[in-house]
Amino acid sequence: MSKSTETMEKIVALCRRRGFIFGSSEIYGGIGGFWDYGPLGVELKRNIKDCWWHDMVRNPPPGPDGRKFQMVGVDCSIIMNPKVWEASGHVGGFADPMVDCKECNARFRADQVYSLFLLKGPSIEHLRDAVEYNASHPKDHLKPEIEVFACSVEANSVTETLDVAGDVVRAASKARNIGKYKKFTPETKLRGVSSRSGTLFCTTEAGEDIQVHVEALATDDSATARPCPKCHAEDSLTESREFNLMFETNTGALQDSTSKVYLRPETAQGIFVNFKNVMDTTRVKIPFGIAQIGKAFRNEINPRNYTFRSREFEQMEIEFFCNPNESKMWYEFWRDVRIKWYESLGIQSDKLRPREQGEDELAHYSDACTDIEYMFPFADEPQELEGVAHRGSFDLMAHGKASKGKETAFAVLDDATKERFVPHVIEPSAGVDRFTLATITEAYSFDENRASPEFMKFHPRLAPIKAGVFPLVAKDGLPELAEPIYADIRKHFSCQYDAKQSIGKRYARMDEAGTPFCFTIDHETKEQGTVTVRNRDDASQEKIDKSRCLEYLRDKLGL
RNA sequence: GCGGGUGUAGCUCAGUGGUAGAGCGUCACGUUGCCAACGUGAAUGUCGUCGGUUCGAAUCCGAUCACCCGCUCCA
Repeated sequence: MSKSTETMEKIVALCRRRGFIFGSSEIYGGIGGFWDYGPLGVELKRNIKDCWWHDMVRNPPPGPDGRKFQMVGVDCSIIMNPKVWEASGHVGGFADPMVDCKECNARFRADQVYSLFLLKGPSIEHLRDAVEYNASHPKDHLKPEIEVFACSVEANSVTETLDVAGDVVRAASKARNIGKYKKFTPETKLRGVSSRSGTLFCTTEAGEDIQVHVEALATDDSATARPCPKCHAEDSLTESREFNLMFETNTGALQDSTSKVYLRPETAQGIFVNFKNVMDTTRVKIPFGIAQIGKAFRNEINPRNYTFRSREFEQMEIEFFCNPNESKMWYEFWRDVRIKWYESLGIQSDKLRPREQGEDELAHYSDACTDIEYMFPFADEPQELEGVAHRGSFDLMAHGKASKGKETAFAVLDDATKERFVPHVIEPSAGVDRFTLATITEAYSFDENRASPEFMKFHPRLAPIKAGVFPLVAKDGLPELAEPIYADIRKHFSCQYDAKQSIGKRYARMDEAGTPFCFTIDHETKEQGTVTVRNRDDASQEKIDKSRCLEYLRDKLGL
């Protein structure tokens, strides 16, 4: 077993032992992809959400130009009119048809095996012929087969497929003489294909990166013989099956096709759908942001890695609306703000990585996206904590068109420039559960020289319990001295009183809960009015006056 | 969905056909008093589930379920 797996197992064990996280429905054998937070976990998660709301919504940092901007919140319903998900592209795009190979058991997303489908008619040679034919007859219509991207069984490499695909497109562009294809020359390099959006990513002769949309990209089951991309067995692929990643349910007592609704797969759409409501009822002006924290649901095919990929999870999302001229600036602003936020809560910067997504992995709505990734112990590569996406005006235009009949329905007027535009949107979308897991793995510390070798070094703002209050012994009047101190602190901070067992065990328990400070009321409290403060991180002790406990905590926690 | 692994107390695990166990943790009482102290005692189990073989099954066989790991997938 690898060291990182071992660490992860210790973390999972501690989380269960101390009541951070339980598997959902455990007594019935559990249910994959769902998790429950216990008494300590819920405090931790609540602190994370409170910090985010405080730091992003109520006290957002100054903008890139020093300008202040407004942030407001909403809390939208999880179930919305299903048209929302049609307009947003989730109904079409979120349901991925999958095919399995009956020979080698490999599974592929149907629209991602485009390059290795054998379609009716053309082989590579046919296509090459067609390319030549069309090249020599530029005014003629294309041969029908050239409308289709394909490769034959002989084309075993993606490179070869792309070569031919490139030829096809170049020929097509020449034949059609369409302006936007003019940049294609024999030297054009095809770097990748996004079958989802039907986009080709190319580098031109001049080294310029361009995108071309292709309408006739064949991605369906029209093949007569479809070799498996992996083992090349013929006719081994199953019919494509829908793996709808959205949870479906029904409204109303009667269930029929008209009652079908979805559990939201992201909180963002609630914000877009309420954009006009917020504009009309709140005195916000572009640029401004709308924030929401809430649950979202995705039928992940294979939930793994503890709570990292759950089917029910919580998001903290901002949709920041700005002038398209300034969207790049705000995109970079939010990306940097969000990274700093994680660092401010104790995530080591060398475990954080901003990763700019490649063109071919961008979602259908996204112009640019930076994943903020964290190096979890369970993976070799950093994993996504948050995506900061430049969504352009995609969502507002899509909802404008679908709900009001025109894409510019949600355009706004800039008072200064008298310019009308549909705002661009920057979306920092963070996973609450993923960050909770990151804080847990980050906090987990092991030092065999300590009396309590395992301890959780939570950032003080996130610690589920801020302080312990212990009478050294449960007699001699010490509990009577400790109780008022506890009563005082608990009014302001999450705090635990414990008079049971030895002081060492109590410290150790607090170490596993990640409590930063413990106040011990001892005999000197009686005689000199001092209490002993014990620090979680180095087990050091100091004496302070018993009246200063709350003040000490406020000071040390910075709260 | 495929392959591999694992299911016994809250946790870690022992138990290869004959009464269900240990350590840790938890709780109580006592002793003690500044880093998981000590003593005594207690609670906690459909041995994942169902079926079969057997006089007798945690143990052998079959099936099934769940979880973990790998593959696949993750808009």
